[in-house]
Order: sequence, then structure tokens, then C-alpha cells
Amino acid sequence: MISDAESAVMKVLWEAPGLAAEQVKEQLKNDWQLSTVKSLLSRLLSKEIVKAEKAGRRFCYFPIVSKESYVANEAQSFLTRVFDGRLAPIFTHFAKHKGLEARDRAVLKRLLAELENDLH
Amino acid sequence: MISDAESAVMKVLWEAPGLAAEQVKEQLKNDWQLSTVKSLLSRLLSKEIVKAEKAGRRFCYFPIVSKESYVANEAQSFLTRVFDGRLAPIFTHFAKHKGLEARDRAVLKRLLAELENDLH
DNA sequence: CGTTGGCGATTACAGATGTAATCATAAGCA
DNA sequence: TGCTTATGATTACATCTGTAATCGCCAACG
Repeated sequence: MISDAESAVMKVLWEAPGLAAEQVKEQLKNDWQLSTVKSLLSRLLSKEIVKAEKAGRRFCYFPIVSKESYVANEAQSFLTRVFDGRLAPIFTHFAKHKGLEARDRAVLKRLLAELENDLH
Repeated sequence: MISDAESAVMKVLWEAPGLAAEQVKEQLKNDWQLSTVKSLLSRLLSKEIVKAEKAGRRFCYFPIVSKESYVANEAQSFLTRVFDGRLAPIFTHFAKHKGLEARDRAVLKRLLAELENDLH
């Protein structure tokens, strides 16, 4: 439902809800034209993924769909499409192919401790 | 590059390389028409994702792209699109939201042990 | 009060995708 | 050898996507 290009816009709005089109464009790392950003905002509006509030002459855009639910959907569909819904293969895959960045270790360790606990 | 519908066909061919269109259709869980399956096979052919060998009157289809490389690509693009390339959040997400099936636990534990070792 | 500049809305348009019908051709059968 | 049938190739077509130009309107400025 949220396309690739749209998700770039959403990332900005999740970070900073309430931005206007121009500001969204500035936050984006790419070189899209302002019209492109506005088109994407329009589509997000009609899909009811963001809402707009008029602030003077312009509109400020706010996410309606939370990042969490977006992530949950994407993760689920990715998981079933690519890994048939199994978790172990995906863990193995990511761990083997990406290596772990230092900053990820602490988080992962804590998570693992919890899991160990959960499953005695 | 491999679309959603195409990936369903590829799953069948990765399981059983060398099937003909009719057999692929039978293996699919959905109710696609035979023409649909053939269209998808054509597109996969022109994208050089599968190759065809004539066997009598019909063609048998074989994957050229391995499931592993497909998975690696999808995983990478998913990771950057949704999790900005970070690993910890994805582990956390999956662990928290899906729960772990029993059969996944052993794999995960072994993986974790390896990781513990790798990172002393 | 008329003009201009900025903004959202509308329109554009090519390529990918999902889904399928139809065409053409070669092989087997009568 | 002519006809039927199976099978890949071609064509179809609506929708979604990426990317953007342009239109129309309202507010501010002169």
C-alpha cells in the first residue's frame, strides 16, 4: 500500500510530523523536484496514510499510519514472500550476510538475554 | 526485478527445477489460469531469471538466478527500506511480534552461540 | 484594486505488474 | 495429407509507480 517512493516521504514525516511540502523536500536525501514530493503527498493523502492541516497559506502533513504498523506489515509480507513465514532462516541470513555493526551488539545481546529467559 | 507474482512461480521452480508450465500451474497454491503462468514464465525468460529447455513438444523451465541471491537482494532492499540498514531493530521486531516457533529455537540458539563467539 | 507569486490540485506519461484471451504453429491422429 | 489440439508467443488492458509539468486559486504587495 505504501510504495517505495512514498515510504521515503513517510520516513521524513515520522521523524518530523507536521512539516510542509517544501520542508519535506529539504529533508529528503534525493533530488526530487518539489512537484514530485507534492504528488507523493497527494497520493498519501488520498490513501489516508497522512492527513493535512492548514497552517496559514500552506498545509502541514501528519502521519495517520504509524511507523510501527507500517513496519509490521512490511515485515510480515516480506517474511512470507521470501522466507515462507519462518523466523530462523531470516535471522541466520541477516547474521551471516551482514555482519553486526558494533552499535547493534548491545541491543542484540539484551534481546538474546530476554529470549533465553522467556524460553528458560 | 522479480515481482511478487513472479516470485510465486520461482518458488515452485526452486523446489522443482525443470517443470513445464502445466506442472508449475499445478504446484501453485492459487487459482491462476494457465495463460497467466505462461505469461509470468515468459517475463522471467526475458529477464533471464529462468531458462527453458525443449523437451519434446514442450519446454522445461530452470532457474538461472538462485534462491539464495534472490533472498539476499530482497533482504537487503527490505532492510534499507524499512529499517535503514540496521540489524538490531529487525531482530527485535521479529522476536517481539512473531514469537518464536519451537522449531526455530534451536536454530536461533545455535546462531546466537556463534555470534557470541565471533564477538568474544 | 489589479497583478504576481506561491501553493495545492490536476493532468501527464512511460514503465512495471497482475491477470488473462487470442494467435500461430508444430505435432500427432484420422 | 488434412484436421485437431496442445503449447509457446503475442497482444490486451486496467492499475500502480516514479517522476514531473502545468493549472487555477488565494493572499500579499504595490
